[in-house]
Amino acid sequence: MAEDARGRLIDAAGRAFAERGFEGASVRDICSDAGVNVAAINYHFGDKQSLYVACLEQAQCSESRQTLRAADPSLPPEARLHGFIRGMLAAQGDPDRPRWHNSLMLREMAHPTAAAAAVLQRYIRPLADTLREILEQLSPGVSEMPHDGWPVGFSVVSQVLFYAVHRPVVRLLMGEAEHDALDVDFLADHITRFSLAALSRGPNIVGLSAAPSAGTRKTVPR
Amino acid sequence: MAEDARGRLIDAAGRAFAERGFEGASVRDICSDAGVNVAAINYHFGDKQSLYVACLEQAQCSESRQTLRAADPSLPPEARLHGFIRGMLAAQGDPDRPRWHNSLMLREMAHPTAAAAAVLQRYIRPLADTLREILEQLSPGVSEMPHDGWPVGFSVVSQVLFYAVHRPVVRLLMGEAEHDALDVDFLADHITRFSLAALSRGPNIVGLSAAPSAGTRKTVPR
DNA sequence: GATTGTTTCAAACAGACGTTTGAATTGTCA
DNA sequence: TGACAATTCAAACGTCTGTTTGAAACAATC
Repeated sequence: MAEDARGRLIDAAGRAFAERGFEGASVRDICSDAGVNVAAINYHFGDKQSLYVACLEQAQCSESRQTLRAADPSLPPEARLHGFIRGMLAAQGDPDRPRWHNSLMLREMAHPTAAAAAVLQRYIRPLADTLREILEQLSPGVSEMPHDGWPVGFSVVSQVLFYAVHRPVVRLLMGEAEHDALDVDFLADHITRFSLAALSRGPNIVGLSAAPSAGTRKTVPR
Repeated sequence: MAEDARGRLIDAAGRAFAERGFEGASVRDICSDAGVNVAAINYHFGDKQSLYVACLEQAQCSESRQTLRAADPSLPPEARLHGFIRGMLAAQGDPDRPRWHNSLMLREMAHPTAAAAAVLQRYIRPLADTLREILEQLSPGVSEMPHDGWPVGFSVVSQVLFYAVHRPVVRLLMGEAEHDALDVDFLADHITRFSLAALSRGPNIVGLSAAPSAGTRKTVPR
């Protein structure tokens, strides 16, 4: 809490926007949370909309770098895919990074604001390019498939995004206890195996995961 | 437009809530769209919140039935899976059904309202049960996998939900023209093949889809 | 036609909203 | 210490919010 007013405002606003949306979060609540006067928004950012954009930019900075770093180009493609998937999953629950960074980005991805389409481009495009590169490395020819192979990439990332967007549904269906047992490592392994099997680069899902899974990573080198 | 005021209000409100969220949609805009007086909300529903619940219930009625019908139990499991996936995809763009039904449900799934958790349960649960039944039929033993096989089911539905939730991102990445070429039949085939291959119930994705795909459905009987 | 009950209407309500103001406070450098 | 800029503050701005009111319009029954 030793930050300056500007930093505290971005943090409080980011949490509020991620949780209740742009319209649902009031400037009075945000300022009260940040421990500053309502006029501080006008002084530091101009208006509420600009504060929102500032939050979006902050969220963008910390996000994609982490995922891209996890997909180390020097590794074999199977391990790169696993790193990519694990990186995206880990970003969701990274304690080093405010949780609202991801939620806010997801909100923006589902219902883009006019002012933030550019931010989205810079945020998404590098991730998409990296994944496509990994997939092409993994299964040469995937880029020549219908629609330039986009659907294959979407089939991979969709599995990751699902746990970020539809977490409430997962909790509802599995039950509180069982849901909490789903950790990043398990999900990363599952999604990687599912995707590799679909690309015929590993044994099928059922046969593999029926074996004891904890700690053993035979098909997914790290 | 021959509906009564109550029906027109639900329709206008549903569109507004789906597009701009609960807080973002004002009762004045809704009433103006519906061509009724502002007091009509209070008269027919009590308040804005109750109008929202009425929209949610209306959206629920038309949705899951359609998908469940498409997964005809008398068919072989591969065809049932294809029907299930196609049914969910078709519901997204069904012209017989207001588009907001799906959007509103997705909003609720990502950020559930306290008042509507029950509606969500009734809406999701039958779909989940049916998919798990199909998967078990397809690959006996999937229910005994870690976490009762939920992650496998999630890997399938996530691919479908992706195109509903992240349509703006798809458009952004693929470009307007290429995006518009993605029709329901193609996506249903792709997602079914990807999932069947992951379960080792079909050829792998790349090998199959490199062949001419339009109209030929060898691995996915209907 | 009078008498019901139902539905619509213009107008107003109190409160919350985002934003602005001008004075008060703090920090910085001469 | 004095002067100047940067920052914070309580208070108020006008507008929009969801909701309510009581009268008017309508429909149906006798």
